[in-house]
Amino acid sequence: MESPAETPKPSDFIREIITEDQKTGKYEKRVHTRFPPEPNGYLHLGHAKSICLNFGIAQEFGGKCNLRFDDTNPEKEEQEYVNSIIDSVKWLGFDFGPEAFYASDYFDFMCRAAEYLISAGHAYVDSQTAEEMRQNRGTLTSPGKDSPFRGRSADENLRLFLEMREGRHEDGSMVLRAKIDMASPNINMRDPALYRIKHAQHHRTGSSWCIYPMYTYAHPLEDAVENITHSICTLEFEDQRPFYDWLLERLADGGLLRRPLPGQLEFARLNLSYTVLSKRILIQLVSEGHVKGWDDPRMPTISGIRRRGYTPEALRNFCERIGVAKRDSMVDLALLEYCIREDLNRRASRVMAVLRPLKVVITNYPEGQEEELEAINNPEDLNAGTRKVPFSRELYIEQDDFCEDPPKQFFRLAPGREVRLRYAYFITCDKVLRDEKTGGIAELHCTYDPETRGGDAPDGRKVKATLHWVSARHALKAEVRLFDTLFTVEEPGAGSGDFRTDINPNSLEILSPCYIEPGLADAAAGDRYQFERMGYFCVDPDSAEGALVFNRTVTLKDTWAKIQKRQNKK
RNA sequence: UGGGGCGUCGACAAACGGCAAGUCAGGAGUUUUUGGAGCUCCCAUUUGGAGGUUCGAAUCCUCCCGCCCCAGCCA
Repeated sequence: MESPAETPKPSDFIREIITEDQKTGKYEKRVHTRFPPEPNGYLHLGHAKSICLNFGIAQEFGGKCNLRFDDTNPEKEEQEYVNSIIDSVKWLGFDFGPEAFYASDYFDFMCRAAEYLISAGHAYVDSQTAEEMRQNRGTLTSPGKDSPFRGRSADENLRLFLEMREGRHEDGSMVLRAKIDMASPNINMRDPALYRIKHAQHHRTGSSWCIYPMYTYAHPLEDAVENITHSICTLEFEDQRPFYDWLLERLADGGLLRRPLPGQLEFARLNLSYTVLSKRILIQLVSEGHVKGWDDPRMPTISGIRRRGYTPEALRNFCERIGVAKRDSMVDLALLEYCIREDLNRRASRVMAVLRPLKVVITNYPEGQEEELEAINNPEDLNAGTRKVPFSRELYIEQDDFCEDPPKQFFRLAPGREVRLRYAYFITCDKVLRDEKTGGIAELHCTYDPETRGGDAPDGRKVKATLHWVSARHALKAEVRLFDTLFTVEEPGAGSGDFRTDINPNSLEILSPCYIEPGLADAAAGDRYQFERMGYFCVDPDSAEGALVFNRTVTLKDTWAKIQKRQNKK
């Protein structure tokens, strides 16, 4: 049936490097990656890329991938974020073993390593203020100056570091720094800070510590302790790699670490048009109330996109399609939308729902009569079977499906015109009734052709359009939430420097009441459907008994909308 | 003006000195009881630019141009 030989292997420069390492036996044929989020926010699409990369590689090479919380800054981190991250990784479909890892579990070791560095003359306690340190760091083009405390003896440094740890000094009064080279052209090598004093409650270690390691110092150690082979991160850490290696080499020399040591590999982070993938800005979107929370369906967070109705499969497929490389790029939102349409087209049951209702009375259909018509659940998957949909004299159709004075390529319903009601009958519009007050279209009077039951005319006559509909008497009322991009421009904030100026004021439109076919009465939160001709929708957790709420995941491809756009331009 | 990266179709992205894959977007057609889906075809004589090496260059060399990152006791 399948031809496994045809399975294309995802390939990128990272996988190539790892394949080479496997050949040379650099890590004794082991592959061990990690996904190391800081629990200071929810995971977003950019993280999804990293998760798929790291866990994907582990799977492909028969290795492991650790989920590790980089919880070294207690002031920004919370348990809620830890929980949401675990939830998102699992939902995406990856297995990180029996438990997650935490940088905070290594604090003791990190501290011992620091003491070793001090005694070996590779680190010192600096009592300069932050401002002084900044001044003495030099600039991009000029070297820095040695700290006046750089020459302290190992004994004094050890004593001071111990005091820092014991809480004898105030926040900011001193830091532990690596002793490397204040004149290095790489600013990251100008004696980077290793430990700072923070009298803060940590979400896991409580008040056991008042000094916390810096990322720069902690991260290589975390990798080494977990026996990571390939430490994959984003481009902005590239300059940090010399320090990563410097640190690990020294600790291996000192016998605190075993070789082979992990190595850092960098790839370009994901950028997506019309969206923002910066934790800082996502936090602001939430805290400033531009959205309703981290899982607002407009958010590019994993929890948001999940609530929106995206599937893990679609997301993983997206991550595979965008590839992995070193060049800065901006992925077209259309690709993400393509991925979810592709997936949902295969699996979502079709159903009829009228979002902006227009009443239609079939004048020649007997009052009080009703019947059930058979509808296909999924033309892409005939195993999904069929269902019965009730039909009666009064129906709703979509307002957009009728036009009193139709433009050139409009072939939906219009006065005197015949169209098909899907799975039902051909109807012809005879009369347009207006609202006395507003003058707007209130109702349509149509006649049906009983010979066309099911949607085919025995005389072979054709219609140019098929409309979805719902029986007024049987319909379920529901609320439907339509989403547009959160931003109006491809690159939010690029022009003004402030993302706020590009926020789309119309990113959410709530429609109510909408009319849904009655079979959906028992739909549960998370259920996904295609509303025929309208798009893919999923049941929002805000739904209550008898009060369904749907989120529009994505529209269907809309050729008519494209034609209209073109017509308007002319 | 220091250091580190990166420039291949509108957007991603392959090609690893042998004659520019694929995908999305866009276009044309076909089909259709979703203007959906499917199917077919079109869409880089050319790889940021200029030189050079070579029988042969997106791939190697030189110079130039452009973009991104680094001066947190953030990660």
